[in-house]
Amino acid sequence: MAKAVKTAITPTRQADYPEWYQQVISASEMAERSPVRGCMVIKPWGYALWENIQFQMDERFKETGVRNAYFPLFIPLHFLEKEAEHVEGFAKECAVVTHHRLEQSGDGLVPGGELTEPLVVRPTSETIIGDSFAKWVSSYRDLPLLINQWANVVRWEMRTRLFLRTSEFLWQEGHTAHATAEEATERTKMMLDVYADIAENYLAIPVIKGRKSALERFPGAVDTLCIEAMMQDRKALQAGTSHFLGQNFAKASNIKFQTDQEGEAFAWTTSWGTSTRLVGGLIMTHGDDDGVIMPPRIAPAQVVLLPIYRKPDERSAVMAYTAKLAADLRRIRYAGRRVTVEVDDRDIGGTRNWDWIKKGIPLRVEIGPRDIAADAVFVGRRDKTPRDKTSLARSAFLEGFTALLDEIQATLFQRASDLRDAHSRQIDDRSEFDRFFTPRNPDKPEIHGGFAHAHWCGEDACEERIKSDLSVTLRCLPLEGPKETGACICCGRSSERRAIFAKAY
RNA sequence: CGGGGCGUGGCGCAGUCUGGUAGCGCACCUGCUUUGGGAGCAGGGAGUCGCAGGUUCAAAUCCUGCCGCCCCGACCA
Repeated sequence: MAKAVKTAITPTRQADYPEWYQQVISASEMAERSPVRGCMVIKPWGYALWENIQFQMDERFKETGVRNAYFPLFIPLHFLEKEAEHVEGFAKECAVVTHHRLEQSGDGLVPGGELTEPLVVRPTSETIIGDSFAKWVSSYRDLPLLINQWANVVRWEMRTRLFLRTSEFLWQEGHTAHATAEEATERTKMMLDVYADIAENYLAIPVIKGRKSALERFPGAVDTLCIEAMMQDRKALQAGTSHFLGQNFAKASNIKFQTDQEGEAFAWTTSWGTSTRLVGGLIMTHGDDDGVIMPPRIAPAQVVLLPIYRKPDERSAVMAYTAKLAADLRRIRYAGRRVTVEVDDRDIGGTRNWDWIKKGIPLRVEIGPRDIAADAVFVGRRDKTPRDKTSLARSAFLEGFTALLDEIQATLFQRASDLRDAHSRQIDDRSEFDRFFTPRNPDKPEIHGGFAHAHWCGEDACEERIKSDLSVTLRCLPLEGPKETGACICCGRSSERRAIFAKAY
């Protein structure tokens, strides 16, 4: 029996996945709980990751003609009432502002100055943006209208988890208006493709593009497309959604225009969003028992330099060599930006090395007198084990730098894809389906299940039955799945295609 | 809203049953020694023990009330 390897994170993923997740966030200093229920403080290392996600997405959005704008945090209550399904979907989780002043009363402050109409803190902005769109659109020449906003939203959830579901979270919400249904549908798909591109090529998270069932659809939408990813505990995570809203919101907000045929018509709108939940997805897709693993193309920093010296006279030479290397690295461009280099010269021994492993930086480079003598650097890769380090000639390291990062990026994507494939199955038999989703130990469920590709007749009842029987939900109907006739996993009636079922976050 | 658990230095906890006025580990600060690795020794700073009442000579500890948080469930575009 091999000696148990000491891991930087306790417990391990295998021992207790949810607790591991919390510990990783804490150890990597990405975020922490705040004094406010369900809200988090995003720390610099976590925020830098979010900024990179923002940067990459924002570029893609703009390439498709979208422009950024900003709308109010507060939404008049009656705005939300305009779209029936929408109200029903969000009413339960709205934070509401009812007063505009605090007054001294006894020992403390109490709200005073009741508002004539309460304001809802936006849970999403369809209604308030719709109001502006109604003013901005009067002719077919004003269309399409392509707007995005980077903002925070509040949804008063019962149970929260850092990054995955917080009462307040950061996101982007795109809102577009079009003259035709075809064009709006096309935009819905286009933005889903942007999300899939960012998820796979930057976050190295393999995703399945699909369509939500009627039950899982966005309140008020005609059609909801999504990307679904599998985490290492084999649960599904919805990583982004893109909605075709038909004319529902245009009618609610009165977004009308004069057509080129001199007629009058309601616009066709879309909305699409991704949030800081992507950060949680990244952690759960790539993290290991030593902490986070940041994919190089989105990492807050690509490399950390760790100068090593004993005597004061060695220090100046090592620091000079380090500074020069840092400068050379910062001239390299990677994933559309300059390489970000961290230099950590804290004199705290090996702890320093482990700090960066836990943070998941792709490359750690040790620079000591011996390396300098050989004009070499000692390189550790985060996708390999902590002690697996290689000496590289300085010039070779610099020349091969981006290729090395690409290799790590590819490895991470491949690992995640392999895991997903290993736990995805076509299932046609209900008892096999049940076994797939039933843990051996019900008291302390082990990691089990995955993505079951099974036939579904299309009825709400079957979907609800499976949900109540097994806590398994219909994640999506894959867009790229082949047509294939079969029998519904629940009722046995005929089905034309497979859906993906999984336990989900 | 139901079931369970927990509030003690920055973090994690012991002490509570059997009242006697606060302790451990990590982190932090100082010094010395170490040094290609999550260092060792010595010294040090830091806590109205969730809040409010009550019992008592004496309350982190017993009693009452309140507040907050976590886990499970319900819920989750």
